[in-house]
Parts: sequence; C-alpha cells; structure tokens
Amino acid sequence: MKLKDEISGKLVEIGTSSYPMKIYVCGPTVYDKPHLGHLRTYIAYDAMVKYLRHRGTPVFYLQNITDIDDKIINRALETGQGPLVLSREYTQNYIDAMKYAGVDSVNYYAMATNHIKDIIKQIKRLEMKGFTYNLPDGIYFRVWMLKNYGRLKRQSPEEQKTGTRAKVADLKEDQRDFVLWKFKKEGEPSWKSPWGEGRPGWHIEDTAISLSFFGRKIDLHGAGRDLLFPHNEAELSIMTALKNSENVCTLWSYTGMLRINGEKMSKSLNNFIPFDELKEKYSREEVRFTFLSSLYSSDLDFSWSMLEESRKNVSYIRRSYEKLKKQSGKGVSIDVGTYRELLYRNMDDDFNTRVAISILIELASEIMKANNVEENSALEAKKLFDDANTFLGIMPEQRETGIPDQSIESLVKLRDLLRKKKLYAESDSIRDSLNNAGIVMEDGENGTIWRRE
RNA sequence: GGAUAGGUGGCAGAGAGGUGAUGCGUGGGACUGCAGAUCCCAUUUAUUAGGGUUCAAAUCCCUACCUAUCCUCCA
Repeated sequence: MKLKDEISGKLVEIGTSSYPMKIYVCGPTVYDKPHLGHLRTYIAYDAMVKYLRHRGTPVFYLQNITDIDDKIINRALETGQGPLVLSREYTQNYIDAMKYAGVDSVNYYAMATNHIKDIIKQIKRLEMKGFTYNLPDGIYFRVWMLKNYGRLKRQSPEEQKTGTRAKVADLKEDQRDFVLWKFKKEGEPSWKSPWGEGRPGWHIEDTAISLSFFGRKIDLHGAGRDLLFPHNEAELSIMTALKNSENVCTLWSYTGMLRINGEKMSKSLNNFIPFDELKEKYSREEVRFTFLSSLYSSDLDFSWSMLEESRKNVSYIRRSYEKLKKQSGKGVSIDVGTYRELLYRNMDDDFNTRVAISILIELASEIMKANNVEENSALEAKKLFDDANTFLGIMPEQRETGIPDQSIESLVKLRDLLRKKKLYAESDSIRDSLNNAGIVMEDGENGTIWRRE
C-alpha cells in the first residue's frame, strides 16, 4: 500500500514488513465534547489500520489523549470543576464517540497524565544534550540547534520569521522555541520534577508517549492537518534531537479538515456539531460511509444532505447483500474478481476509499439488476462485501429480533395467501406487526422478500 | 503578507496526457391492492479564466482571479 508522506510530498510504500507496523495518531485534547471533525480523522485512521491488517500487515496502533493542558484548566475555571475531573469526563465522552463510530482498532489509548515519568525522563535527556533552557515560567526547547526546523511545514527559516505573532515570551531565545515543562501556578494540577513542580507542555507529551512505546522508530504518524504546525513540527524536533536522526518517523500523514459553511469545524470557532447530535439521527454505518466517501486527505464541506445521501447508499448496498443471501442455482454470472482487484488497487493507492466505495456500489447495482445471481458469483460477491466491511464498516449489522427465521417465513407465506384472496386488511396487519418487531417485508417481482431492519 | 492544498455537471465528489467514475437530485416510464423497494430512459456540448507545450490537456508549464488550512489554541 502506498500512502502520501508530508515531508517528501511523495507516495511511500507501507506495510511491507512482517514486523508489526508502529502507528501513532495524535488524539484530542479533552476539554469539550468530541465533534464531527474528530470523527472524520479517527474514522479515516481506523479504516486505514483495519485495511492494513486485512491485507496481512500486523499493526500496533497507539493514540494519546491530552488530559492536562491550558485549555482544560481554563475550562475548569469556568465550570468550577477540578481540571482532572473535567478531562476525565470528556475522555469518557471521546471513548463513547469512538465506540459509536466503530473505531475499535486502537490498541492503546495513552493518557498524558499517566506518562509524566516518561515526559520527565525525556526532558532530562534533552537537557543533557543541551536542547533546553530555563525561564521563570518553564523549561524551553532550543529550536535554533536544529537547522532543519520547518521541514514538515516546508518553510525556510527566513519564511518562518514573517508573520510570527510578536507577543509575550519575549524572554525566549528564539520566537520559535516552545515550552517543555510549565512551572506550577496556584490552583493548577502539578507533578514533581527535577525542576520543581509543574506540568508538561503539549508537544513533549506526544513524543514521550510515542517513543516510550515504540523506541527507535515510528512507521507512521497521523494527525489532522491543523496539528501539522507547530505541534508536529515540535514533535519532529524533539525526536530529531533525542535520536540524532531526522528520520525517527518514516511517514507523516494528514487528514483534511471538515468544514461547515466553508469554514473549518472547530471548537475554537464554536461552529462544531457534537457527535451526540449526530448519534441521534444517523447510524454508525451512515456516518462512516459519509466520511469514507471522500479522500482522507481532502477537506470536506459538511452538510446534513451528505448523510441523507449516505443513508440511501448504505441501504442500497445492504439490500443487494440481502438479495445475495437468497440466491441459488443458475443465473447471471458476475466477475467479482475484477471488482475485488479494483477495490484493492484503489485502497492501495493512497487509501482511496471514495473509489473503493463506488466500486461496491457498482457491484451492488449489478446484483440488483440481475433476476437471479449464479450461486458461485453470489458467494464470491458476499465474501467481497464482508471483506470490504472489515475495514470500511459500512454494512449494518443484523439486529437479533428473537423471532426465528422459520416463523417469519411462514408468516410471509400466510400473508401471501391472504393477499391472493384479497384480504388486505389481514395481510397488512401481519406486515405491520412484523414491522414493529424490526422486520421489513417488501413485495417484488419474485414474490415477497423480508429482512431484519 | 508568506507557506501549503485546491477550483470538475443542479449538488456532493473521483480521475492525473488518449471517447469526463460514482452517488444524490430532477423529469419521464415500468412494476404495484396499498406501502416500500427495484428496474429502464433522460437530465450529458461539467473540468475557474487567459496563454503555452503536445498529434492529443481536466491532467504538464506560465499568468490572473477565487477558496480553504496553517503561520505558536485546534482532529
């Protein structure tokens, strides 16, 4: 599989080693409800990791959660809660959102506050190498020692100077320097360290977590594009300083921003749609379909009509899948192998889920057009849908109704009999009551079909 | 202002030199006790504008305009 790398700007082959691939994705800062922008990014990486595993590449997928930060403290002051109580609550919200979205590929969620020791250890090592200096409010990272700072952002040092926000921190040796450890302020959560009580800066949280798990090498670092600078640039700097290597991480990957009315959906712009609002209206599969229907790397302008569109497509694919289950004997033969090949080819090409999905729709359409699908083709097509679903997650699961298939079948037959006798009131009442039990009956050319909703 | 990514039908969105995917919407038809779904046909002279390279450009190059993201808060 090839994936675009931000630094080289090129497609890089991944998943070639039989060793587990080490994937790290920047998690959220938990000071507010998770929103659709988060879902977009994490669904993308979830599908990517699942696809790699489906194709036989073992993956260790690690994600951090920033549960101590300025934003959390500020929010806690507003609400009157303890900062760590607040972050714990929103962490749970985040985990719930991931569960809702079917994001279950992450091997471990690392909370920053559980890794204070690793953070301190890492700052010590930077200190020993001369990469830090003290100011009254904290320990800072010395950026000028790395001549390639700005590599990720692809800006030269001259370009970096233009437009820098010239405010505060005038004491810093260089405007680009960033804080590693913040000294304690009254009323803030703090931890002991060799430099006095305090708390970690944002950037070092990620490197401390990723490197303490992964050691020397990270195969893939993912994040939303808004984290590229300064956050990931700082991470890259820390890694480079620690390992004396610019290639600690092989590939930097970014998801595009979710927009709403042409603007980025974000907590700071306060234009976000929280996941619980979505949850009420749309299913996991519809949401995944929506986000995987665009390229992970492009921006996507959100609208509710996108979800309506997805709802129809999810239902269409699902209907064709249900139809497959009931095929037997002779009929139309479908070249499923070609569909599978096209699907994999597009997934392998920078994770083109958009085209992958359109291929599934075409397959579904071919199934729908056929009067009867030949037995072998039906089995293969079903297998392809199942396989694709292991990473896309767009096929609704069958809900158990508690009513055995046989009973449903006989009720369907009874209803047919009543319909033939034009006893519509009676036949409709069978349909209604099964409908209430979550079973949908639809009359078609080849008799009545039913499915669990 | 700088960096980066873009501008494709009514809408959403792929494709990256050789008849412009896919979905939604809209209009018409078929099927039909009703409901739902499905099928067929049409919407199809859709690649921001202007130059250039080429036998051939949505795709490569130049210029202009427009949009988004980032430029030390953000998935």
